[in-house]
Amino acid sequence: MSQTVDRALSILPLLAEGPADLGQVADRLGVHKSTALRLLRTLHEHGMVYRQSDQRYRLGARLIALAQEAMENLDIREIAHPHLVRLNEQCGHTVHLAVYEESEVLYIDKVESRYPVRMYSRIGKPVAITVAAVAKLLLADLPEAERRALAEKLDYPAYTARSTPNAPAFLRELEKVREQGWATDLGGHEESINCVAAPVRGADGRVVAAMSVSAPNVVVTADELLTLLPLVRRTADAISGEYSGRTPVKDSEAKDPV
Amino acid sequence: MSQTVDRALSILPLLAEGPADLGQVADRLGVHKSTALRLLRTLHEHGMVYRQSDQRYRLGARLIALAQEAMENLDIREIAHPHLVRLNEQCGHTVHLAVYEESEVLYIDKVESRYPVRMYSRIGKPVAITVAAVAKLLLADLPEAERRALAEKLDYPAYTARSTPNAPAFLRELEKVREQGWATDLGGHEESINCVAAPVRGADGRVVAAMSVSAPNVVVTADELLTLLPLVRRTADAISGEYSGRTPVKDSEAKDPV
DNA sequence: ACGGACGTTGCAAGCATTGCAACGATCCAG
DNA sequence: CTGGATCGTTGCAATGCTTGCAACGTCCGT
Repeated sequence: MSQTVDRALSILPLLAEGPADLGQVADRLGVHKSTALRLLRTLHEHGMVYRQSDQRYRLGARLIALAQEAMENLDIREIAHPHLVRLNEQCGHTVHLAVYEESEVLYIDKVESRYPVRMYSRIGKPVAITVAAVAKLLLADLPEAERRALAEKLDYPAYTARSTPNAPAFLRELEKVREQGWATDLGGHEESINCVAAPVRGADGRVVAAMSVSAPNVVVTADELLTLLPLVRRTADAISGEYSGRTPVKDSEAKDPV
Repeated sequence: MSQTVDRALSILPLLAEGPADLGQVADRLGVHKSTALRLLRTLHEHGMVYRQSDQRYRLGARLIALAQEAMENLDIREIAHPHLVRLNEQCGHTVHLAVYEESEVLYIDKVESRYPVRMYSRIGKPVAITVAAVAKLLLADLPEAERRALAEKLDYPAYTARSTPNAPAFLRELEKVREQGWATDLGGHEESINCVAAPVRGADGRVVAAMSVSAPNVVVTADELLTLLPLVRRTADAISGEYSGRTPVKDSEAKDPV
């Protein structure tokens, strides 16, 4: 809608791939170097990009700090956190919380496994949307049309032999997940890692987040992990209850005056 | 430098404080609602802001994902990580890695304590710059003038009785840190938490990052924590060595699958 | 010393951006 | 149910911001 802003913002994902110098940025934007320079300068003033010692640009610290604040302001996360910790204390495994937003699913909280073997994941990282148990729950709740459109649009990387292969299979899986109200990922992302997940619902019944327990084969088998399902669902329901109980408005105080 | 982009970017920190509707954004930007609307739309198209069900705007998922990529591309982090993990295995405490960038110090990696009592911190969060041991190391290495200017500009919140009280005291502390080549924070941020930190240096000797080990009093006393200093320094030196040894170029491939 | 590559700056022309005003929708009070 | 207020949205014309150009400075390698 705004050409200038549009161009400026297009620089960010470009720099996310790695540092770039002025010429490279200008080329990839398709604008004159002087234009790119001025955009980069503006981004720099706001701390969104940083100019390293070799004069090349990369993403800046303010961007990271902003993202941090963005996550801390998600009230779901705040409400859910203590529950996640408690669940971790009970079962010892890695616990994740994720949300869906405009075609992406992101982890917004995580409590690390208490076992020595840990899985790799990171808060803020987009999840493997076609296989992750939390992603299935979140997508399964989308309106029919949107779900179908999204499924068509996605790539289906074959992480393992058990990864979801294509859109029809994915849609079938989502249907199943939607009916049973929980989801699993049995080695669909990493051969030796299994997850069980349950949805967190708002007052209107819509799925607002999803949580999962993940553990590698070497610690517990898939069957053993499945025995945790009731516990996971109870935890998710507890979060749902607390979240729904809240007054949906929270204008006046909330944060602070300003 | 570019008015439009400047305005658009100013919206982000504003939304970081909490969700806001169109009118609020327009007011705080000092522009007409229609203008604010178009800026927000552009931000929306790039996923930087998200429009929640009540039509208010908040920061979006893409922002978080970008920040994530930004951190993953820091080669220091990549090199340091295994060392941090090893250190954690040896001492069991929380290990942090931090960098300085334009007046901010941020944690860019963390390995959680293996003790049940954990300290609160989060990757990407700006650190308490006037007291944190890692911050002292990073600032101590700045050029005289910049260091002095920064020290004057900072606030000195009295987190505890042992927090750095003001600029002169801070500068003296930095001087000391610079000479001894390591730093501590003994209850300066949280009464019961102590840290020991050591610098990671690039090939030219400049401090490029700092790492620390933190533990609450209830687990180990400050004196006991100090006995870990040699280990921490050895680890930091190992990272420095590996970092300096590297070819500074790393263009062509760099990224990949995950 | 010279040529090339790169970042940077002043300037004029053109177009994108802006504020306005009017419209539609939603919500609440009477 | 209806009037009024509030909020988000859109077309339009004016102007002021943005753009590309060309020239300059600097740093490098030849």
